[in-house]
Parts: sequence; structure tokens; C-alpha cells
Amino acid sequence: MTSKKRQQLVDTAIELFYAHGFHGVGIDRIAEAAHVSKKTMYHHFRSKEELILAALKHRDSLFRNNFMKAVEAAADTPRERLLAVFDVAQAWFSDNKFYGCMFINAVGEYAEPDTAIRAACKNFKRQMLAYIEELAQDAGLERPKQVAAALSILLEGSTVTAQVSENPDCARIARHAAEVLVEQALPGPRDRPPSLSPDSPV
Amino acid sequence: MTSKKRQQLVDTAIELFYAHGFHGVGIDRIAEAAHVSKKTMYHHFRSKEELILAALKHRDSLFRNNFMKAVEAAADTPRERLLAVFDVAQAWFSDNKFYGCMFINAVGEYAEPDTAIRAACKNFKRQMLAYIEELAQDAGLERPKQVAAALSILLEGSTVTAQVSENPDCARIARHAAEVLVEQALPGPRDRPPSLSPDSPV
DNA sequence: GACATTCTATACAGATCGGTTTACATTTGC
DNA sequence: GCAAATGTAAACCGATCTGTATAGAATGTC
Repeated sequence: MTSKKRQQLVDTAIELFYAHGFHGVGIDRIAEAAHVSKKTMYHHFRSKEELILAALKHRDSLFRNNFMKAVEAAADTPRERLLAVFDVAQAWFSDNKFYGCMFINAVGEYAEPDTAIRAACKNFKRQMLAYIEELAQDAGLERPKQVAAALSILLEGSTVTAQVSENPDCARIARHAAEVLVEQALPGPRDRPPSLSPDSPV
Repeated sequence: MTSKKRQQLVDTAIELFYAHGFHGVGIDRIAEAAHVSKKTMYHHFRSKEELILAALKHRDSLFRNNFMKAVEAAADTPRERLLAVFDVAQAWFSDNKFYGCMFINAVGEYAEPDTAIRAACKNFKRQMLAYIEELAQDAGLERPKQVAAALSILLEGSTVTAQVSENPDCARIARHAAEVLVEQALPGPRDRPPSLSPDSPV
């Protein structure tokens, strides 16, 4: 059973690191905000890096869980879900506590390769890509991996564009682009009209 | 005339900030690496933030200049240039000193809105988008602004994907997606075959 | 050669960094 | 009631942070 104090620390660490960066937030600040003494904090995490790793790991599972649930709630058919990814993203971008992707931000601060922090970030991205590949497969697309890779790039791009340009609506642009790519990857006759046709049998 | 020492400081600041983050590099380290004393450094820049701003500004003009030159050298026709953007990006990603987009990294560390640093980053992205819009316009596409926004998102997405996943080849995926989007935005009959046709008159 | 200027190296100030330790309060088990 | 255990706040450590000030070397000018 994970301790309650430990969870408070991880939750607070996620919030502060996400909003102010990893180098920008000190241990003291996290301990104080979490109402935990530094001593007990160092009882649960032997270093700042371990706290960062715990925060990233928890953020990973929490974020992907919420993301998948939101996608599944937003659409029923596999193909609609593939596009609903961008609706969910738009809602995320519109949160007033949206500061981009925490893992991209982490890599921006910790660029050295072959470190535990980078590995956690790479792993998050790999799992997000795997989820999109699964959706693309279920949607019965041709070359699902390639299409999923393109949709993943659109998702990353809209995330950083929303972050830097403070414009959540770029998710709509990404969705339109995704529609074209998905349409073009549908099996069957190639020269169909560009409008979305009703579900074809898979 | 900009002083030589000043330029050394800016160049060194760009290199170190880009590789290790803004909070991760101190004033002393930059002054030492630039072979400039702290005193003369504070003669040219009254604070670290001013040095950061000068570094971002110089990086902005340098990067966009090199990028545009590389695109123009890589292709002759407007439509080919629109796609050559991703070839240039791929070469950039393959540099062993590639650490993602410096401006995205900056926003990840300085999230507070309405600051000079954020304004510099937003401005860079705005100018990059304007350049892509210009290419889209010259290529004679329908809805050039919307296509340019999508291509910009693809560019941002491939940049962060190359950064986090250490895979420069995602530029190729982005290029393929861009080809589909450009093809779909060409004026004239809609149901042409998916292969790229030779230049149509604009 | 004398002098003002400009650079340097370096020490310093005060704050904060990550991390440890100390002293005390609170809870717990018996 | 009492001791062991666990929590706390807070001082403390050395290092580093941004920013300033000092002392001396190099430079240029007359």
C-alpha cells in the first residue's frame, strides 16, 4: 500500500513541476506545498531525481488513463475514436492549467541521452503511439502503423502549438488534417469523394 | 556596431541554454565558456533574462535564415519547397547537437503568460507559420492558410517526436502526410490519382 | 614616463539549491 | 504511565545561484 504522504508529495510534485519546470521548483517548495517535512520526504524519495521519476511515472498512467477514457466516451466506432483523439486534445488544451506535454517539457530540461528521466519520457510517447496504432488497426485502415505515426505527429504538433501560441483551436486544424489522412487510408476504391462516408465493414 | 564580446556571450548562451536548459545553466558558466568576465557581461546585459532574450532573438533570426536558405536550395518550385521543409527538418534532426526547438524548450521552462520570453517564442512561431503560409500561397493551393497551419503542426510534431524519441526519420512520416494534404488542396478536379502530378499552372 | 580607461580575476553578498542532522512533539503499544 | 517509534520544524552543511564590488593588469593617449 502506498503511503498517503507519499501520494501527496507525488501529486504536489506533478503540479509544481508541470507549471514551473523541473529546475524551477526546489525540494523545499514541494515539501511545504505538500505539508510534508523534508525529512519524511527524503524517507520516501532518496533524491530529487527519484521524486521527478515518480512524478513522471504517475503522470504517465494517470494521463493515459484519462485520455483513453475520454476518447472512448467521445465516440463509439473505432474510426470516430481515431479522430476523437483531437477533440479530447482540444479540451485538454483549453484547461487553464494546461502547460503543454509534461514529458516534452522534461526532455527540454534533461537533454542528455540514456538517463532514467529520458527513458520515462520515451516510454510515455511509445505507449501513446501504441494506443493510436491500436485505434488505427481497429478502424481497419491500410498501413495502420504509418497512419498512426502521422496522427501521433499531428497530436504532438497541436500540443506544442497550443502551448506556445496559446491557441487551443489548432486541435481543429489537426483534426481536419487527420480526417484527410484517415480517409485516404481507407481500404476499397481510392477515388471516393472527400466527405466522410458512413462506416464501411471491417 | 555590436561588440565582439557581446556576440561571444550571445553565441555561448545559445549553445549552453539549448543543450542544458535555461535554469540549468548559470551566468558564471556562460561567462567562463565565452572567455568574458562577469563584469563585462553585466555591462552588456543587465540581467540573466536580458541575456536569454538576446539569445532567443539571435537564434530566431539565425535559425529562420538558415532554414529558408536550405529550403530554397533544396527545391525550385513552390510546391516542392513546401515539402522540402520536411527534408530540411530531417537534416536538422540528424545533427548530433539537435535538442529540439529552443523556443518550445523555453516555453516549457517559462510558462507564465505575458512575459518577454514567451512573447519572443510566440513571435518565432508566428514567423515560421507566416513563411509556410507564403510557400502555400505561392504553390497555388486552395485555402493556403489552413493547409499551412496543418503543415506547421506536422513540422512541430516531427520536431518534438525527433527530440523525445530520438528518431529523425519521423520527418519522412510528416512529409508523406504533408504530400497527401497538399495533393488534396490542389485546385482543379478533385478525384485525381494519389500520385504526385507534374506542376500544374498557377 | 604619467595618467585615464578598460579589461581581467576574484572575492563578496544574500538567497536558494539539494541533502543531512538535531531537538522536540506526537502517537503508539504495552 | 511509560518507553519506543515516528512524525515534525528548524537549523545546518557545502555548493551554487544572480548580481556587485574591489584590486590589479593591460591598454591607449598624451
